[in-house]
Amino acid sequence: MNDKTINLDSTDIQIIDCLKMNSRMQLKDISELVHLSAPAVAARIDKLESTGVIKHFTIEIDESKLNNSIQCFIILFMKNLDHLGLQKLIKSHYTIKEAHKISGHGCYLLKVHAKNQEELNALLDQLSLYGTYQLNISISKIK
Amino acid sequence: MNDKTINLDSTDIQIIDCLKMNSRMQLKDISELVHLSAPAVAARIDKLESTGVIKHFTIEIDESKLNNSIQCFIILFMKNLDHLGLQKLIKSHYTIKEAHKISGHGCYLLKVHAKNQEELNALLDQLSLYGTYQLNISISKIK
DNA sequence: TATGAAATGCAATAGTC
DNA sequence: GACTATTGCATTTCATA
Repeated sequence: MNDKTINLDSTDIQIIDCLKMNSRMQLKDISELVHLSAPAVAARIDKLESTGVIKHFTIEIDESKLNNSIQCFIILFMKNLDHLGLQKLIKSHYTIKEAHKISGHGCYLLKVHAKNQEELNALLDQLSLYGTYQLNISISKIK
Repeated sequence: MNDKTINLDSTDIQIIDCLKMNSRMQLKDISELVHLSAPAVAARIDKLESTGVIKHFTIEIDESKLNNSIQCFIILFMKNLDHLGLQKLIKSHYTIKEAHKISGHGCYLLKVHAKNQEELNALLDQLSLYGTYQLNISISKIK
C-alpha cells in the first residue's frame, strides 16, 4: 500500500455520505444523524481532509446550462513514448476535466468539456502529436 | 433550448469558480472577492441552485483510499433496443457513478467504481443482457 | 436587485472526563 | 477521542433605496 492504512469506521462513512449529498450540511445536523457532538464531527472531517480521503469540497455544475456545451470522452492510443509530455499537457489543459491511464482499449481516457468545436479542435490538434484518438461525444448524460 | 435561457454574468461565473474550488467558502470571503455584499452573494447562490446551474454541493473523495479500489470505464454496444431497461439499470446501480449516451465508438459510456472483482463481475453480467462491452480499467488517475 | 444594520444561530475553542 | 459550555462570528432577515 502506498500510504499508511487509513481506518474508517462506519461513522466516518456516514459523514462522507452526508457531505457527498450536501457538502454544506451543517455540523449540527450531521452530528444528530451520526449521534455525535458537533465538535467531534468537525474533528473527524478535519482528519478526513488531512488524510486526503476528502480531496476537496466542491459543487457539481450542470455544464449544459453554461456554455460548455460539448462533453466528450477521448480514448488516446499513444504512437510514441512521450508519456511525460502528454501528462503535462493533460494537467495544464483546462478543457480536460479528468484523465486516466487505462488498460484495455487504448492508453488514456480523457473526459473533456469544451465550449465549442474550435476549442475541441485545438485540443485534438495537440493530442495528435502524441497519438491517435477515438472521439466519443456525449449525446446525453443519463447519470 | 430545453430550459429557458439562463443569463449568467461574470460575477456569477466568479462565484461558481469559488465554490468549485471550495464549496464551503464563506459568503463573507466570496463577497469580498466579487465586490458584493454577503446577502447579495447568498441570493445569487440561491438562484444558481434553483435554476439548476449548481446541481449540488458535494465533496470529492479519493476512492483509492476507500475500498472502492477498481475504477473503470465501460463502453457498451447495444445488441437490442431496450434502452429504457438499460437506463433503469444504470440509474439504480450504485457502482455506476456516471453514464453518457455517446456517439462515436459504442452507444453508452459508463464510469464505474467497484469494491472488487466480484462486484464488477456482477455488473458486467447484468450489462451483458443489453449488449457487448469494452472494459477499460483505470491504472492511474492523472487528473 | 443591492445594501446595511440587527438578530439569530452555528461553529470553534477551551476545559474536563 | 468525545462531551459541555462559552465566546465570537457568519448568515439571515428586514427595511430602505
